[in-house]
Amino acid sequence: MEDVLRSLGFLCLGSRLKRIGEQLQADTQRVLDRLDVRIQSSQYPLLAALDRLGPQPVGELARSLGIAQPGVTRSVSLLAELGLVEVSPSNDDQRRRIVSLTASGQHLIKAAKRDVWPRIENAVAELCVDLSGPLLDQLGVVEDRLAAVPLDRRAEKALA
Amino acid sequence: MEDVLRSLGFLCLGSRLKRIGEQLQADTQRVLDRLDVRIQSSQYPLLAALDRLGPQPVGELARSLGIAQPGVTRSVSLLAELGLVEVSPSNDDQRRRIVSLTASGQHLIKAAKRDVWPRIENAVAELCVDLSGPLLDQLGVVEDRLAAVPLDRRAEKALA
DNA sequence: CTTTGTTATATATCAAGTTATGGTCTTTGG
DNA sequence: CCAAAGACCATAACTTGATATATAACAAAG
Repeated sequence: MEDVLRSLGFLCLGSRLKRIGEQLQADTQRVLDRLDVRIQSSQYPLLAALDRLGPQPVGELARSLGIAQPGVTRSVSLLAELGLVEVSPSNDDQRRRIVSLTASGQHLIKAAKRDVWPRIENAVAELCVDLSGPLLDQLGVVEDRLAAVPLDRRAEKALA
Repeated sequence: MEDVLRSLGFLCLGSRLKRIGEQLQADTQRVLDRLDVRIQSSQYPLLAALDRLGPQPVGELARSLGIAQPGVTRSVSLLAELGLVEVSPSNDDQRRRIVSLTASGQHLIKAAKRDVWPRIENAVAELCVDLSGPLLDQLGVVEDRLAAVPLDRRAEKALA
């Protein structure tokens, strides 16, 4: 079975990066599911941004995360419904809406930092250990390693 | 402006790979647009697979491309509407639907191979030249380079 | 003060991936 | 030889990114 994206090399690097990223996110989701946390893995960067930077307006979050503003608006609505973030108008500029973590959101972050993130970080670090050489080669090795042992299994093993 | 994904390192590698991949695809799309080709950059891998491997059933294509089967079904429908691929039943197995390039599809691939792909490949190769060291570092450099000169501008320059 | 332009956010729509499920066709085991 | 299991594909619903556009608030100029 030829892996066409791999064969095409630089030409399809974008598709290939996306494919690996999606694989990693799906595996990460599986780790989170098993640990009884109810949100999607893709929401964590936003929560982490609020945790690192403190309350932020929507546009600022978009720039910090490197995604477009409507994506932030949507995620914020979702997380607000779950009670993890809250939105308040800015005092000095009524156009801005300042997003911040609720107590529940802070609690979730704290639990994630303690129980989940280290596990994921270790698993990904293990996935990337001893990589060297050109980018395409490293990506190939990462793909091979993921195919051999998916990230969620690596996270489990690290637990033991 | 702190780049949160970058700061989080291994923890958000999946999101980060996806983000870079999407950036590359969007820039690639801009190169294609300028050259008056009407399909999305993300459809090229499927066409390239058919070109490399010859007519293939849907499931085989999915495996070759490393995506799920429904994604292939949708892309094939789209490309069939554009007249670039066609679908015919398999002789020996009525469940299979064999996808192949039409004359128009072959023509498009030929033109792309001649006019567009080398340009994109060169631009991406230039983007990745002289990279070394750990994966995260290389990704950081790629992001910096993309921010400084987007891929479509690199493709233009290569033309001149 | 009003008008005009800009900035911040929300909404709508599209794109392309995913999982889950169902309908045929094929294969296989009793 | 037929019924159950499996394989292949299509469809539906969801996710999460994108762009385009509308609305509302601010800023500056006449």
